[in-house]
Amino acid sequence: MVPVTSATEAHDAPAKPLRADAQRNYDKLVAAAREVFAERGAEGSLDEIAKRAGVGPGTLYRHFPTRDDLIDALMRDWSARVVADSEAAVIDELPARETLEKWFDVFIGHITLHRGAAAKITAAMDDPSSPIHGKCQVLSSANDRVLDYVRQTGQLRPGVETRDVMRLVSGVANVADAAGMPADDVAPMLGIVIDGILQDSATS
Amino acid sequence: MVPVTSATEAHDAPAKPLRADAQRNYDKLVAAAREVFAERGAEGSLDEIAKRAGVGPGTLYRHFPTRDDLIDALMRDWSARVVADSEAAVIDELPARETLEKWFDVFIGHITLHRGAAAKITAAMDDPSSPIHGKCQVLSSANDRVLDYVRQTGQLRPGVETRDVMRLVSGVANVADAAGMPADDVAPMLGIVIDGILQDSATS
DNA sequence: GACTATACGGAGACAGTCTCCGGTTAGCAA
DNA sequence: TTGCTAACCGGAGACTGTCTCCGTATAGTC
Repeated sequence: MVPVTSATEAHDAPAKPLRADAQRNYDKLVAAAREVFAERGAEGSLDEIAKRAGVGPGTLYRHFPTRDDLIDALMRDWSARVVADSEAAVIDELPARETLEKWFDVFIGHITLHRGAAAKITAAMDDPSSPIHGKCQVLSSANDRVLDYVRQTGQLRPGVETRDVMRLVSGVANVADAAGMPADDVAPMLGIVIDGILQDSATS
Repeated sequence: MVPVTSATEAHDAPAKPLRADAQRNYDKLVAAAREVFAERGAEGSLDEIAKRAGVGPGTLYRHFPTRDDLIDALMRDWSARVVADSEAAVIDELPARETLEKWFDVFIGHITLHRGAAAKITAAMDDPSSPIHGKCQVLSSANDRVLDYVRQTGQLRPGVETRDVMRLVSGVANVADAAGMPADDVAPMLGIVIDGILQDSATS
């Protein structure tokens, strides 16, 4: 397995250590947020999260000034998983189509960690001021990696930009998320995208 | 020009006539809503709309119980324009690719009448209880019409469902809207979708 | 001119976001 | 242990937006 590292995660390290009680509350808040977002979606009440964590609202807002800071926090090991999955997608050197099918599937899985997450993450892609923006860059790099593999097989349609593919698949994730679509409804949409990415001569 | 009619608009007629003052307020509210949504996006304050229309909140909520009812109201002639544009897209019998480029462009234009509208409309597609759902069906039929033309040219890739195309283009509209993308950034995404829809033999 | 169905509109309940600051406590040093 | 202080806590409450209830006003009619 190729070692997985990411420069964009560097900022995780130098954060100065919290006081013990602060760390405890931080962890409780992240756990509570995970619960509430899972139940109520990305627009779940922040005060509810504070209440469920057993702390005051002030404590929540000190740790996480914005909702996005909180979302960013509960994606702690998300980046590593994304990178690992992109590595896994290319390691077996499967046919281009199959590689893309698998990759897009995990791509969408990562982007829809709870209801409403796809919209949040998509919005952060073009907003460098968002705390989640770094995560988007990780996802973008991972996507580049997979598409580079496809390009290397010679089956990538000329003129296809990875950035556009990323946006396209994010768009699919958005509508799938918003409509609560089952995977069976998502696959044909991805099929069209894949047909648009690959040269027809390569389409088995 | 082929006559344009749509059964889904039928409910516009039998609405019993409002009292004069009620009709006045209705119109003022729709105008104010158009303003506020244009300025602040689909999440603009409803009380602000009432205030700007010079009426109380109660009046607003009596006419439009939900936000979607209000959005639906300010899309009064939207359906007719959508249908007309789909007719226009096929009437010249342009090459398939060109037809789709033009149609997707107006499709996205219609769906992004103000910031945040794309998400609202996309969500309404799979939600029959939404007041906007009827509008989505109009859009869907219009889209079918254009794709039927493309199919008839023999250049539609086998297995492509119009429903999936509709969702895909809506997804593009969503990310474009969320990120405030210029048209130049949207075109390449649509290019990929079109490549996915058309047979390569037909791609000039 | 009077009557009534219809409509108005604002007070206020409710929910969510976010801040301020008096009180508490962890960690450390003596 | 004790005492000190920087760091942290948490809840009262200001603020914003949603939505309802109901006493008041008026358009349309006879």
